[in-house]
Amino acid sequence: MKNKATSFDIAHMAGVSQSTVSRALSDSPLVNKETRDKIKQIAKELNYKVDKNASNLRKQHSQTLALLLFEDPTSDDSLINPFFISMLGSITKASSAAGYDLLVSFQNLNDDWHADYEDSNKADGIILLGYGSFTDYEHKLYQLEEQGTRYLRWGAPDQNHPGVSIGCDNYQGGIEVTKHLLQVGHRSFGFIGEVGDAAPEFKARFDGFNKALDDVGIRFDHNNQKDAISTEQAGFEAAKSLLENNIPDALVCASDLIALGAIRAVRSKGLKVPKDIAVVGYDNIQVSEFAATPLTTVYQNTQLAGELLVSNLLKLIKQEPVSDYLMPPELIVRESCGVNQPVER
Amino acid sequence: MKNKATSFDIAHMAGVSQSTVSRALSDSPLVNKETRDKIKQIAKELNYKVDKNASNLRKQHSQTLALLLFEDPTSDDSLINPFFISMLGSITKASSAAGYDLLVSFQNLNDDWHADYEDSNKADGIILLGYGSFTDYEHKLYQLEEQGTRYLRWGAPDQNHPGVSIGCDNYQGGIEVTKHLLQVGHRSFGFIGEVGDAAPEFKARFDGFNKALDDVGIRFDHNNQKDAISTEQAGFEAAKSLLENNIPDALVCASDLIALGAIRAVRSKGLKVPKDIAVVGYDNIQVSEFAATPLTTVYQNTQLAGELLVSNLLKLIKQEPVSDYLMPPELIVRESCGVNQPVER
DNA sequence: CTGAAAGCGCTTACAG
DNA sequence: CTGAAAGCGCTTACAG
Repeated sequence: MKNKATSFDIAHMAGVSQSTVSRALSDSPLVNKETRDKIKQIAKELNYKVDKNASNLRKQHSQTLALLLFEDPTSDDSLINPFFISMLGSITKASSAAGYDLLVSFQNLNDDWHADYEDSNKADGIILLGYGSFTDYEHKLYQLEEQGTRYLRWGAPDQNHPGVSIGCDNYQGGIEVTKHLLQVGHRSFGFIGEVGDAAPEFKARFDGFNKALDDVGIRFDHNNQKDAISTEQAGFEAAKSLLENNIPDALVCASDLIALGAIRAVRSKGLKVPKDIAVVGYDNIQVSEFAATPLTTVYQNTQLAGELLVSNLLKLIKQEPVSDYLMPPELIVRESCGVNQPVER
Repeated sequence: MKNKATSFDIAHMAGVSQSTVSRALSDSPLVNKETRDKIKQIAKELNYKVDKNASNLRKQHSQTLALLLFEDPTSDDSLINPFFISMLGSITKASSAAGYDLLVSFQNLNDDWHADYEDSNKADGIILLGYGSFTDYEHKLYQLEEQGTRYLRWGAPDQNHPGVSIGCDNYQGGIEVTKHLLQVGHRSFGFIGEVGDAAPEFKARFDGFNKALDDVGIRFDHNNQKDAISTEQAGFEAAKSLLENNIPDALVCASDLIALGAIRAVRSKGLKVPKDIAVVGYDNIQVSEFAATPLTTVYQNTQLAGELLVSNLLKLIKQEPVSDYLMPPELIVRESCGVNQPVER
């Protein structure tokens, strides 16, 4: 059935050498315009496509990028953090625009890092995307480093860790939501989300949160911070435990998914959002807009992020210098912070 | 910097021939256990990885699958239908479990089908995923067919179109939501979603909807069906135009995204869901659970779908016979149909 | 502008 | 059980 044409077949039909075919097909100015057109014509008729494996082998690069997505293990596979999905989309777009294919792999943090894309020449570079316990994969970063792998990380740039990072300014984002809550009149706060070294993004948001409170002379009681990984369920449980001891004016959540869970926890106490407690999230995932109570949140420009990630990885591959980059966050005000008019329902 | 070891380097160090190295690394029983272990040991120390390009070229297959995702062009890139995302996740998992890498590409229906993965030997087979105007890409299917490409389509099996399809029984799903609405006591209906040949999934849902009404002797006035592609905005507009002439008991929507827009339209009329009008969707996307009014919808088992898609494509690649498959749908009842107790808020 | 030739790094008959 | 050799289909110096 499938009997794919090779460059030799075309050479034969065009009455030229195989080298000439190869040149013509890559638009080499070396070959005569007429011959070139003729060759292209034949190639088209035969539905000829350059064999990537052969071409990559010869050229020693693959024209493909690999995206490694890792997350805290969750029971439900379909619950991939929607923020990453959005990133996935923009990275796919950006790499295709740059003429690269994209290999996608979901990695469980517990797994061995078996997908040695770059080592096996399947990809020219790797993009690392994921929340989760940083400490769990930190050593893998060193391993990549040691192997000379070209890779880029989405997340908070950090002096203590290897590699280049592109991320959103989580510290600033934390400041901005909190400031807004303050302006609206809230005075006592809870923070939901883990803030250890394992989750630098969340920690930065928390630091920003604290900074904003400090600036107006409010001292945050750290008993009002509860750890939660970025799932609705974790948010629900953490918020629930927090609310047992104390009912603050507002709950600042480290992610939208957490905020959704927190809202559920508030409701389960018979309280209302935002009337009794304001809740804010982070990420501006799609649900945040359509949720029971539309979420005030912080938007990270995923479009731009994808482009930045790809263009910088490409630079890295070309051995050009690349440095960390921090994108500015953008506050999005909706109902859940208690300032907008609640929708009639 | 990067000076990757080859099988020759290892052969040299182990004092054997390169062929033996290759055999040992692929666990060939032909090579002596001790030699094999020694070779593996050295390979590990050198962080050697088989060059995929060379190996694929030689073996004439790539051990990778390609996923082509296409959608109606929408202005916002981040608005990928969440249902597909879920499919993306399960397909990635399934193909990695089968030892295949996954190449992902978003295709705009307007684009040329430039990503000739299989033709260029980058992938052994292709999975086609997308809603959208079927007629727009139908000819491309014939093209794939003609080229002998191994591909599988997610969607409604259809006698008139080429290729094998794996899909969910949309007809049955349409019957089930509608039956449920009938049981709850609704008697007059609107249907939002395009139902032409261009959208066979939606059409099947619509046909099921009609069947369920027929069965209880209700005649559906086709003026109460309004076209909409699968976006919140389209749903909003279609529902709005429908409600101008007529306020039915219930709105059956061809997708959750459409249903979300329909709910917004109902609200904009000053009416309430489900009190004044019930609204149901289709897909069970994540938002449907957390939406202002949790959506009654139809669940398509994406986990299973991903596995089915991958395993059947693999069969196709192995030249084994494959046939269309229809998964059973699953009704999920939440508030929006007006049967559950509204959550206290 | 074109061709003959080498070689990318493997896998796998073929021969022993 | 092991090795020498061919060859997968290209790209690109090298020579003309």
